[in-house]
Parts: sequence; C-alpha cells; structure tokens
Amino acid sequence: MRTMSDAIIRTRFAPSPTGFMHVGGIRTALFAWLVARQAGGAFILRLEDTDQKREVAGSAEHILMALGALGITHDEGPDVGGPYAPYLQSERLGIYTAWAQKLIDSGRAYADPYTAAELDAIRESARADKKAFLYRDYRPKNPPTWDGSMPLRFKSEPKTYHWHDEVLGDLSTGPDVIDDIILIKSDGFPTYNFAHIVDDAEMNISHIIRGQEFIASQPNYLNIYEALGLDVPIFATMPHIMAVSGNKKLGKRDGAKDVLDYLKDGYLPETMVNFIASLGWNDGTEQEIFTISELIKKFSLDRVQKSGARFDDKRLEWMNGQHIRLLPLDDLYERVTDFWPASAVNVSEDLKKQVLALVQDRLKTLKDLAVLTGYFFADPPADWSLIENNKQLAKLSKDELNQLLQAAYDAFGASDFTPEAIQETLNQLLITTSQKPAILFSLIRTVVSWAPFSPALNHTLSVLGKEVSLSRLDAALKRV
RNA sequence: GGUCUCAUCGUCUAACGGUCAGGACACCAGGUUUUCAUCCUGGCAAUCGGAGUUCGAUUCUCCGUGAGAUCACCA
Repeated sequence: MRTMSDAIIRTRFAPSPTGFMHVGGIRTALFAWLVARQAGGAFILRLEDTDQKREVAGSAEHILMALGALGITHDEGPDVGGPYAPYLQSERLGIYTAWAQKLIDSGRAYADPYTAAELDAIRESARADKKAFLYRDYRPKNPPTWDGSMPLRFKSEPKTYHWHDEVLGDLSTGPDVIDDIILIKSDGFPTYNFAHIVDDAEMNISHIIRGQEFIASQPNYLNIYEALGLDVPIFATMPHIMAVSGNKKLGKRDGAKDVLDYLKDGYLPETMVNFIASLGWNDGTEQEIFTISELIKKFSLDRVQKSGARFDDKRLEWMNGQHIRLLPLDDLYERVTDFWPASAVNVSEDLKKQVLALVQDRLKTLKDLAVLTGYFFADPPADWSLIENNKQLAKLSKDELNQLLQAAYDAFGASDFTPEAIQETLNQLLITTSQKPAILFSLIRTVVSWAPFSPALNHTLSVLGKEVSLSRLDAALKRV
C-alpha cells in the first residue's frame, strides 16, 4: 500500500447536518484544521448529507456558524466552493454511481435482493447465536442485475489487515470483521462507508482524521480502497470526549452543549480552542495556556492522547479567566458589547472602559460583567443583609455606624478624588477613627456598591466619582 | 457473544527503561493594608492486578480485570 504522506497536506471535516456542533465534533474539526494550517495545506469542509431522514433543518448553517465563530476557517466547502465542488454529498450522486459502476464491472459489487424483514431475521439469528452478523455468509448465489431499486453491496475479500494510525500506532484486525457493506442505498444515496472514500480520493485528501467510532469499520474501508485501486491516505483516530459523569462518550443526550452556547455564556473563542485542544493533546511542556497561533505551530498528531478525556467545566472556567486577562483592554471592550448590565446603556465609552479595566482581572466569563459592574452605572438598591451578615460589621452599633459613615463623608468631601488622594484619605480615616481596615473599608465599600464584591476600594470610588460616592454615603447615613 | 481499542492524583495530563512519579484544574491552609475574586506560597492526592524480561519497569511482553467502540439501507 502506498501512502500519500509526501503529497500536499489536505485535511477535511465532514459532518452530517443532523444536529448542532458539540465539543467532540469541534475537536475533530480543530485537529484537522491545525494539521492543515501548520503545514500550509488546505482544510476542506464537506457536508455528508446522505441520510435524508436524519437531516435537521438549519444544522448545516449552524455548523458553518460554529466553525466560523471559533476561527476554524475552511478553504473549500459548500459555501465558498473550490476546485472539487460540489462539497455537498447530495449533489454528487452521479459521482458515486460512476465509482460504484467500476466495482460492478470488476465483479466487486452486487445487488442485494433481501427484503428488510429477511435481513432482520438473519441478523436476529446471528444475535441469538451470539455471533457477529456477517452478510457475506448469506451472500446470494445469483444476485439480480442492479437496477437501483435495491441496495448495492460490496463483494468483500476478507483478509487480515495491518495499518498505521497517527494517534493509535500500529493496528490490525483479522478477516472476520470484513463484510459486504452497502455502497448505495435503495434510495439512490450512497452510504457514508462508500461516499467518504470516493470523496476523499476525488478531493485529494491526505489525512483522514475522525472519531474512534470508525475504527471498527477501518478494515472494510481498506478492502474497498484495494478494490478501487486507490492510494490509502493517512489515518488519525481521535479519542472520545467523555460525559461529565459516567464513562460514556459525550453525546447530545448526556448534556453535550452546543459550542455556540458557550460563546453566549461568555466564553472566548480562544478559550474554547485552547481547552478543546488540550483535552487530549499537550506539547510535552508544562504550558497550559496556548494562543491559536501557538497551537498551529506546536500541534502534532503523535502527541494526541489515545484514551478518552472528560470535560471539566471548572478547568474551562479557569482557562477563560486566563484568556480574558491576556486580552488588551480595547480588544476586551469590543467583545463585551452584549454583556453590559442594562444600566450601562447610555453610559459613555470612556467610563465603561475605566470600569472594564477595573474588573478585567476578576472576570471568569464575560457574563460576570453584568453582576460585577451594575453599581457603577446606577444607584444599587441598598441590601443591609450584606452588613448584617458580615461578621465584623454586624457587631457595630447604630451609633458606631453613624460615626464611621459621617467621618468618611466629611473626609471625602475634602478629597480631590484621584485614586492616590482617596487612598490617602482612607489611611487618614483609619487614624482618626482608630478603626481596623477590615471594618472601615468594608463598610465604605458596601454602602457605595451594595455588591458582594468589587475591585480595589480607592479605584472603585475614583471611578464612581466624588458626587456619586458622597450621595451613596449620605443615603446610607439616612438609612442607619 | 465476536472483533477492536484504551488504562498515571477526583479531573486534564508529563516522564530516551534509571525522576523524591512533575505540572495544571478542583479542594484545603496561609499571605498580598477592606470584602469577593485575582495573584503569590504551601499542602492533600496517582502508576488497575498478577506474572515475566531486565542490574533496574509507569514505560517492553503475556495473562487477568475494568472501561469504551463496533457488529444499520446512521454517520
């Protein structure tokens, strides 16, 4: 068997439009994309829409959108065209029948005359005998001429195969897994098993990168490659991503989330790419945070993990915080447009940027922005439980509260409200009130923000401004 | 049941056959002149079991065990 290892690198992602994109699918796409980008090759998107029954309306658009949102760009595909168009299998039916005809002509394909019921009966008896179902054991002696109304089956030649997988290494199976698989269904559409081989050959695909579920079919594919006299591409098998609990492959039923939902929840595309890449891959160093260009540079299939990996939301959240902190402020500002609290609607860009700079270090997701910044833009409702539930503040009497707030009010009235001046004022207040910072500062922070947490006090006050700060202190004084 | 694949802290993972089995998330404890978060420091925590090869095995071999995939006119 020759391989195409020295040819131009062309990888593809070939999803079927039967649902949304979840992390498992994205990872297969991402790894194929990284291989292509690293080598300066091409990344092709092909839609395998050969099962009309399972097709879900809008999912093709969804797949395109999800890939685009993560920056996994394709060079050829149904939307952008390319030298091997069309990239929609339903528009390539003539190509498959032409290739199927080659197999018929060489005696390697035949019509399947069984009815569904007959087939079911055979399958059932195989199951009863605790044997794997093999159609070729029941291969008809004199099959009718194929007229398209029946499935067309491959006439296999069972044998042992050894092949190489870029991730799993050297693999092999015996002849007893090779069977007469269906090439063309009775509705005229090819099966995945046949169509992908034809397309990958026609489109000059150099690497087939796909999930573990296809590994059992691999010997059948090799048998077909031989029958067609095709060069065998490079194979790479991706391990599964496991569901959060249990030992199952992550599927839609096990809580697999649409990647676009993660973006809506305030995760950055670069976080998703970094996280998904590091589920099953690392560069051998202790680096955890990778930019996309670093991934392109460093990725290699031979360092992909062989075993499945489990999706860990906590780690994803941590990683998102890391990537948020890596962004220049202006870049971050562009991305949080949809995440401001409602009260920020008429606020100037300048103020919003100041606020954003204060909270950038504490965002884990962009969604956190709303809860973290509301009090900068509108007077927050006073929530005295924050004081009552604070161990230190709860001990203060009304008089003490009054005194402290009044002292703060007076002192800030004389401050020019730069962060430095505020810090100076705060330090002075510690002396004049002979109070501990844990009490004095907590109190001030609480009554100006009424939020469970906030950035450094002097910066918070400075951005709020003198007028607002004083009015909130005053409002608190009146409530005591 | 047949066939195939996989197996290191709870999770993601590192380790030319020679390391005190390393890092990260999570968790716990301290620290950074307020809180929460960030950040820093420290701690907890793993080679599935049994043989074999070897001076030496997480690493190679075999046998178990466990987990997953597949056995469709789905991909």
